[in-house]
Amino acid sequence: VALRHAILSALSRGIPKNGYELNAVFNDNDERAWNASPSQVYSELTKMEKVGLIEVSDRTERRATSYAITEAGRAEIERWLTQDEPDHTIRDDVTMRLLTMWTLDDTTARHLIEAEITFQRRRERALRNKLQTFEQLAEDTRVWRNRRAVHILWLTQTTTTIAWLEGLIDVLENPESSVDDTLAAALSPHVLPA
Amino acid sequence: VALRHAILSALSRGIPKNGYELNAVFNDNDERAWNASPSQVYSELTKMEKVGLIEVSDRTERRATSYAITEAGRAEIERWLTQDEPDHTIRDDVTMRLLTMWTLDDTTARHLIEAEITFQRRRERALRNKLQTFEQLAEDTRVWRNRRAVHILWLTQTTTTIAWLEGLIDVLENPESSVDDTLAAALSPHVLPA
DNA sequence: CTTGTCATGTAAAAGGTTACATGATTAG
DNA sequence: CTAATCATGTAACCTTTTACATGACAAG
Repeated sequence: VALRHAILSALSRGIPKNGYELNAVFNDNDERAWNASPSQVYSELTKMEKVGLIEVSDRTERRATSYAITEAGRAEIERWLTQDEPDHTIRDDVTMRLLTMWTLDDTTARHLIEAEITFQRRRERALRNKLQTFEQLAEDTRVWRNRRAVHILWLTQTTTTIAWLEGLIDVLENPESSVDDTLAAALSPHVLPA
Repeated sequence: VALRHAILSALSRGIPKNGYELNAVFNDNDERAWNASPSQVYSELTKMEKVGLIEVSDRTERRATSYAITEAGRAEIERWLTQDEPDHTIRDDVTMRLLTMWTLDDTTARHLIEAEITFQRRRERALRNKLQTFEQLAEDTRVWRNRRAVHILWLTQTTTTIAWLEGLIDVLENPESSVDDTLAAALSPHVLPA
């Protein structure tokens, strides 16, 4: 059970959400926690209601069905976080591409890196925007302090990745230079040597 | 098709590998590119041989079946990297947990963070070791420069994550303080403000 | 001679994607 | 009135995990 916990997490703030709203979260590529397709979300919501982890809170507005987390749902979150071992496995298409790029010629590789820089810059802007909107919300501080902290991590990781990608272009352009030195120089405005 | 590209990537250096060796890569939680279970690897290898992306290179030693990448396999790598859009979706159990932690009391949350710090420190050591072994290998430089660069990214991300997790403990301990300032202080030895 | 590592697989179930279909509401 | 957005679902297919089974070889 996996998307299940992502949905419980999204509802854990207590604000009911419908399938469409949840899909907006799970199809957002800047959200670095979980992705899912719409059909999966709708069918998982139905199953979760059946077993009592969530309940229909509001069907009035339009025809949207909003769900709220139940006590059983909150108990399941706690069980998940405290009893289950964290799953550290990752499947990251982008990283796999970066690892395999040396099979291409320099020009093609460079194009791919530049496209990725463009994507990461867009993500960087999106994360900064989200952090700003958090400032305007005066909900339960506990929730928001936590969300804010995670977004700061995401932003830091993104900024570092951009610097690294720029360094990678330098590495390509200087085939004789030391990879370590070139990347250290590119990362230095962001990361000091450990 | 996804594991398929991870296998092609692993074989792209030209060194044949058997299922067991590939599984060692795909079950290594420090490898931040792709994970897969043994049974999936074996069945995917059979399928890939059938369509000619890989070929049996050596069945002699013990009864292990080693596979090598074919020309068609190399062509598929190039098609994948240049024609397919990168998939930026992520499913990360650990990040989801970090996002949901505020639902727990501070003591429990702290335990979870500390367990994660332990894990990340182990990964940090493992990555440093791998980088050292790279130095002793004098294979095709193009391959190793690329691998080295990716491992430097992984190491940087891991170091930053550890600093952030330590900052997160400070955030828990000082509920009145600014999340931004506390995390900036924790990250400052590693990351300068953008 | 037995425990651990190497090595491969099968079968069933769970998780996830894609293509398609449908219709209500809102903005221009 | 027409296009975009909101909103939900079904069916077929693909991907991945889990549980189980098997046996060779090496080291103590």
